[in-house]
Amino acid sequence: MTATARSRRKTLQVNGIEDSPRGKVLSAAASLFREQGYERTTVRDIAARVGIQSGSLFHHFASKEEILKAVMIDVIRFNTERLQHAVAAAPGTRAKLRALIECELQSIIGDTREAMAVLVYSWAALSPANQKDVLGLRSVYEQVWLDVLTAARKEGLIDVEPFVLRRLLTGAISWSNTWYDPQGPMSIAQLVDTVLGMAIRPSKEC
Amino acid sequence: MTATARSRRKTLQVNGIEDSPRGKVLSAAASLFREQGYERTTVRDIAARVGIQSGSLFHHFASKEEILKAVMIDVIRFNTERLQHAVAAAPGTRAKLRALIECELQSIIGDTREAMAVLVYSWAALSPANQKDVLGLRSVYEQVWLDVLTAARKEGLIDVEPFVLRRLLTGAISWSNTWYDPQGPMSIAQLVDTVLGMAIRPSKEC
Amino acid sequence: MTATARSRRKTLQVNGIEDSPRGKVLSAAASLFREQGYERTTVRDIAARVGIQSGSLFHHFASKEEILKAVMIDVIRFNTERLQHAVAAAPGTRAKLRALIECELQSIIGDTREAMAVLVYSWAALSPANQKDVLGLRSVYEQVWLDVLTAARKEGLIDVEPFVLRRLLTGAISWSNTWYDPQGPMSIAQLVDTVLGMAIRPSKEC
Amino acid sequence: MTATARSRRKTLQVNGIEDSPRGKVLSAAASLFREQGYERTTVRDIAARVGIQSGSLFHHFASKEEILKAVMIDVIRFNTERLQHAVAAAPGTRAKLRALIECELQSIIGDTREAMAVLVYSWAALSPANQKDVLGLRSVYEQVWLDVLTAARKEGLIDVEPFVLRRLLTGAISWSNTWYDPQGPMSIAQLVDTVLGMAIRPSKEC
DNA sequence: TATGAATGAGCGTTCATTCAT
DNA sequence: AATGAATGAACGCTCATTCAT
Repeated sequence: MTATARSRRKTLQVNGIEDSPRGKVLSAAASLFREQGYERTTVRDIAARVGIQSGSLFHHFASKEEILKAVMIDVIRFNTERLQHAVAAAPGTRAKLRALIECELQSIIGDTREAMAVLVYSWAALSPANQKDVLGLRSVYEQVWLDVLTAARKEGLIDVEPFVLRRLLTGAISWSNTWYDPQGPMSIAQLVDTVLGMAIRPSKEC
Repeated sequence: MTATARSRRKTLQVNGIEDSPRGKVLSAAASLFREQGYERTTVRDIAARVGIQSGSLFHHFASKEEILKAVMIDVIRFNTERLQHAVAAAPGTRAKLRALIECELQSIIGDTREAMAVLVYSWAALSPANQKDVLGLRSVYEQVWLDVLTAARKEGLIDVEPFVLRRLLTGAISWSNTWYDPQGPMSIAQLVDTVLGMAIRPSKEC
Repeated sequence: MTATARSRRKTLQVNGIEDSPRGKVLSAAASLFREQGYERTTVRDIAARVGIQSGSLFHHFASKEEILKAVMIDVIRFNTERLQHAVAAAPGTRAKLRALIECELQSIIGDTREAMAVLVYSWAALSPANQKDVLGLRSVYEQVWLDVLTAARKEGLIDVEPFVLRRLLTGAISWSNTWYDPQGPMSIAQLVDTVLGMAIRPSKEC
Repeated sequence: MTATARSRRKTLQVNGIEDSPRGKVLSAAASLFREQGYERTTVRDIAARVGIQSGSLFHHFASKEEILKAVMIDVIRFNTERLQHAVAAAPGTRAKLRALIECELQSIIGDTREAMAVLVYSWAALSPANQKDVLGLRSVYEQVWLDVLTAARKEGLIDVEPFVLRRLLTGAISWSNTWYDPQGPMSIAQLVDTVLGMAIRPSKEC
């Protein structure tokens, strides 16, 4: 399998187009959790959307919460890999920073939009033990950001402490999932530039 | 009643110190909804924290959802009033913009922290009709922001379209409620300045 | 309240004639557990027999297993008290031994018949922690037996080790609940004498 | 096949050492039913212990209840045969009575311990029709007891009505499965003698 | 107002059984 | 024979809401 094929498979998987039973369930669950919230979504809702009986879900997942966890883990894994590839391919710190913002916006308002919304808004539904597991994966993703931001600061590209800047950007970017309309007048590229403009040190732009 | 007294009452109310039954319920509910989420909080939880029986709640509120709605409306009303006063008192557009950021950060990580978290994270639990009602109040609050940002753009203080900038700032600020630690090394004033630095046009700082 | 009245109340309670909600549930549960076994009895079965909805059961008992435990504890408490009174009232060791057998047969095939069957046949349905609790009460009951049997042996009335004799009698007596018919030709008094004859040292009868 | 070989096969079968699929299932089921009870044992439990999938069980038995019935029938058949042989081999009524007790204790606390416990404690799980079938076989076993007891009474060896004595002994013996410890201080032979002592007419012992 | 027993619809989950492969 | 995904009815339990007191 080529890297491209592997990547495509994963893209499809988080979008639920993959037709394995597991993939179908995850895709249906991500949509429903996004639309209604985790608690307001019943396992019967998920099963109905997949076209099976509710009891059959439990051949694939031990519990409703395991479905939630799997949605989260899949989307983190997929986006971490995409982020790493994009950063590796970008020449120079400024380009890497732009790649981070673009990748994250892509994940929030593009192909993994539903699962990312679940990650943010249904976080409290996970048990502490599962939160810890997911956080472990999430920290790999965050480290990619932190490494680039730290380099950017050394180079004088940004003048805000990396940890704080990362948090502010996380909020700004993740919130876009509540208002950004792909059909609207603003392109993703424009949004990326706007966010990049907020992050980068003013003097560097003069 | 003086403006100060009225303001104090409201402050206390959203913080739950007010000892009217209604105030106690709202305060308990805001804390619990914040801690556990709306669906995972039972009316018995709320009643227990107030010190009454669950059936008694329904003498004050018609339904659990009405409690949620009241928490949201109260916190929006209170913060809108505070925002309006702060903006009115600030001399000049730049000071007004700083006042907006400071007020909103204050509401997110300060006195109305719990209710604001409910507003963001339990939004989907409201019925569409109730969402519309709350949104009506919210738009008053947003108009204060938009008016200042529009003036700021005319003055060349910012160079991002006000609507877009507002959304990005909304995300950046509201997310702080997940990470900002009042006991930590960063003061609120520092955070205000950092956010202001992200908003204001680079060239204006040179 | 006189001792008689107190005793009557308890008799009624284990028989479920008492009309407190708790008493009704316990009585219905004991009958159903006896008839169908604990696992084959649903909470809906119990509720239907009491004339309430299944959800209402959980105002009185935290779980189905708590109902089972309460049935067991109530019947042990009641029978322990009856046993203690009967032994105290009996003059001499031989009479005490007869009283023990009579009391236990009474509990097995008489007024507490259903609950005693539950105690024996649904024992494995209790969690280990609950088994321990019930066993603690049961040991008080058993000690009454052991004290009398030990005295009987000292006096040469029996010649089997008390612990072993107790176990054999427990089996012989408790099994009667599967075959003894109060409407049949054999009176309880005759059965008591028969069992007593099995327990007492042959030479003492010559 | 010699009588010895046939006997060995059956012994092994009820102990589950036989390696036909049917024998393995029966052995696993007897252990599990004994440990957890019939209802708390799932067909997946049984299949897992045998090392097959749960669906495969249904190639050997039409239903879970058929497995239970087969465990009971096998153990009754085996013990009836053993009882008959032992009685036939014993010289005189007193020896025959001792053989009955010894055989039954052996079945309860020895080689067929698990299946015998199932017979007693999971009886209520059988449908009435199946209970009738099993009872038909059981009556053959009981007749062996009754014949000897009737002869013993004619000879003045016992003075309790055979039917009643049989029930009392059934209980005393079957209960031993809850307390008798083969590693403990009491040998099976001693227990046999103790039970025999309870059964036999006092005067006959003087 | 406050209580608390009761409701009843609905939840996540279990599990014996079926059947196409 | 064996597999294992799927079924579907039923389970124990939850909880917002009602209402007689």
